[in-house]
Amino acid sequence: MSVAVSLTKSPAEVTSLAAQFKALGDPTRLDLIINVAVSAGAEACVCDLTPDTGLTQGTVSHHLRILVEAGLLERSQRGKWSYYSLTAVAKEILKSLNISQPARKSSKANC
Amino acid sequence: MSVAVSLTKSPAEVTSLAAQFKALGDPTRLDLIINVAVSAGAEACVCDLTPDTGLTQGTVSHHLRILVEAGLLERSQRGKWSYYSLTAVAKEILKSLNISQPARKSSKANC
DNA sequence: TGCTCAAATTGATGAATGTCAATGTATGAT
DNA sequence: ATCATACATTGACATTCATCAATTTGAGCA
Repeated sequence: MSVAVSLTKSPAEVTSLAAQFKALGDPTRLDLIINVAVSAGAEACVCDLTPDTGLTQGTVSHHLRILVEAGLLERSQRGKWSYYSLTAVAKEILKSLNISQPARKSSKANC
Repeated sequence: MSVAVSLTKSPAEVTSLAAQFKALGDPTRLDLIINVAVSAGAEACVCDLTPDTGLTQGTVSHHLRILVEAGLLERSQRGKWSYYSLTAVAKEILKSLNISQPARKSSKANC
C-alpha cells in the first residue's frame, strides 16, 4: 500500500482555483471586491461602485457578473437595486490578505 | 483629525496584488507553482516541469518567466539547468490555500 | 398607462494572451 | 573545435478580454 498522501490539488480543484485567481487578476475587479468588503453592511450596489472605477456602468456590471460567476460575489436584488456581497470564499481570501471589514464606514449612498 | 483607519490597500498595492492573481489565474501556471512546491527541495527545473503540462518547452519557459516577473518564483541557474523555487510571497499564498510542502517526495529527475 | 431610474445586455473594436514551431544561446562533454 | 543538451527567445496566429456606446429589461412611481 502507498503511504504517500498527496497534498496537491486535483485537476478540477486547480481549474476552479485558477478561475478565481483569474477573476481577481484584474485591477478593476480586485478594487470592486475590496470596495464591497469595506462598504457598510458588506454589500454595495452598482450605482455606488461605478463612480470609483471611472468606468462605464455597463462595464462595471460586466465585471460584477464575472465575479459572481467565479463564486466570489453574490447578487441580491431589492427593488430597483442590485446589491453585491462577498461569498464565504471571497471572505476567506480577503482575510488572508489582511483586508478586513471595518467596524463602520460612512455609507455614501448615491442612489 | 480623522480617526478612521483605512484597512484597504493603496492603489499601488491593489495593482501589484492583481498582477500576482493574474499570474496565478492560468491553470497551467497554477499547476507549475504547485508542482514546484511539492518538488524535492522545493525547486524544479524546466525539464522536470514540462512533461506534466503537455505543452511545449518554450511555452513552459514562457509561463515560468511570467511567474518570476510576478514575484512568485525565483530562478537560479546551476550548470545547464534552471531551477525555479517559490518566493516568500508564493509560499504565503500557498499556505493560505492549504498547499503545504510534503516532508519528502520522490525526485523524478528527467534530465 | 406612461414615465423614470437602476441594472443588464448587445455589438463592435483594439489590446492582450496562450500556444506552437523555429531559432538562438550558453554550458558541459567528447 | 565540435557536438549535444537545457533553456530562452522570436515570430506568427487564433482566441480571449476590457471597454464603450447604445439598447433592452424590469421595477417603482405619477
